[in-house]
Amino acid sequence: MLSFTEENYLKAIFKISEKEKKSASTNSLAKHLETTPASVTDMLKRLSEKELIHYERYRGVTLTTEGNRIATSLIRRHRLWEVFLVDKLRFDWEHVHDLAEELEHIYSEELISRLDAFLNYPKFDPHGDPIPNAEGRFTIRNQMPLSELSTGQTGQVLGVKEHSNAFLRYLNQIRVKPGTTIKIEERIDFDASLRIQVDNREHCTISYPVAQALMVKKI
Amino acid sequence: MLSFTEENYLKAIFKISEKEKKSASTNSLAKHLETTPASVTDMLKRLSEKELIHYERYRGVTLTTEGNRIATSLIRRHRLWEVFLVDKLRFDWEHVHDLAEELEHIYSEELISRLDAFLNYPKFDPHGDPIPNAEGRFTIRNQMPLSELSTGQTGQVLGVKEHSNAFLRYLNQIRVKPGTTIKIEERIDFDASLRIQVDNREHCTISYPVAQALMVKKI
DNA sequence: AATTAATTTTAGATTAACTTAAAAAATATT
DNA sequence: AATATTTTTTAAGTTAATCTAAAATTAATT
Repeated sequence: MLSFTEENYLKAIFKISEKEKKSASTNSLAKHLETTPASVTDMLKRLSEKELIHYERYRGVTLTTEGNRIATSLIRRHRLWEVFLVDKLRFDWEHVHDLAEELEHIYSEELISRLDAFLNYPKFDPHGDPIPNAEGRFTIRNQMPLSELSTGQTGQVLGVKEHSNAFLRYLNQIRVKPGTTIKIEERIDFDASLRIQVDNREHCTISYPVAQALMVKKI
Repeated sequence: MLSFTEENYLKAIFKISEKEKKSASTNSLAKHLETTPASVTDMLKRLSEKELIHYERYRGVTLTTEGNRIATSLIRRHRLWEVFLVDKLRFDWEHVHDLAEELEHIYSEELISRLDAFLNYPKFDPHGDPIPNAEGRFTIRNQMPLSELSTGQTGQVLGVKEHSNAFLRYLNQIRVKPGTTIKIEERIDFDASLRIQVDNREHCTISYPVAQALMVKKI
């Protein structure tokens, strides 16, 4: 049985290696986990001892098969709980992360498989991130940043690549969420911002970084 | 913010004082929490420091107003999660205690009030124990052990006073749960066991301790 | 290549929660 | 009341997870 802390390290290693497509460094882990590099080194030794990570001094870490299995299971639990909180308890999507962060540590195959069934085996969480199935497999979808659509094209929002409260609240404001359709009406040369139409109704202008964080499929 | 351990101590003190109607002793706490008396003394000092308990060396402990508030909130959370697990996730009642024991430690007013609403403000958990409301008030019901009914009388099961897996599984077997009606058909003088009829259908014989653990209302 | 800067690790301490063993206090028994 | 028993506390030490500060290693820059 792993401690909360150990589980959080595995998840952090998974996320960092996924994002940067290479082994996670001590410093990046320290930043991600809001702790000191010394503490990270300490913990890496322990996780290495337990054969959950491949660790060589000064060389960064990657997950072993077992470490990867555990990290994936944590992500599965996290995202299922997020679906529960949004779909069943009617939380706003910007408020579910911290709660799911706690709920995910409750380990019980039975609990998670029943929750999964109760939620009707969702494949994606409220932010559009894929929920690994019980075997750890993620559903892949064809998606691209809204910023890559051409003027005149329409996309349907599948998810977001940025999870900060500020960003999610902004999307609530302009009434954009997974499922929403967005048509690119005009591109402003000066700063690459976009004039868009939301769900065939409202019009508004969004900055380029916003368009980069919105993942869509062309329709 | 209290640790899991501290919260478990408060709950244990609450339960022991409730049951034995006096201050909880170091030994009873050690037994209840499956630890040593020395560890208990250690923790009592810390909780006393935080003004959550009234503690005098060699004299046992009681909860302060604040300690009582926290313990009651934990019981509320525990019992609401049990309702969720049984009513929504379709767990058997003998399997929910340990999971609720973990879920209860997730602190969020918002989470609990939404869960409460989602479950339709239940007043009792799957074992028939009252769920304190947000203000900490328990609903009181008129109830008595089945063993106190006279021969010929009928009662409706409201809950159980014994929560062991073995007992709950036995009740499943004889198809008794909250809501079930039981008619006393005969009392066996030799060992005070009872011949009963369940839900106007099956007949069976139960021992006196079983009849003591079944709480009913006369109908 | 040598120096500087950044990153990572070690060393040494701290804290919460726990343990065992021995001492102290309270309670029960003769 | 004195003694024995039980209960509780203290003392001393352990372990996981953290920290700060200093040392070691690697990477970057001149």
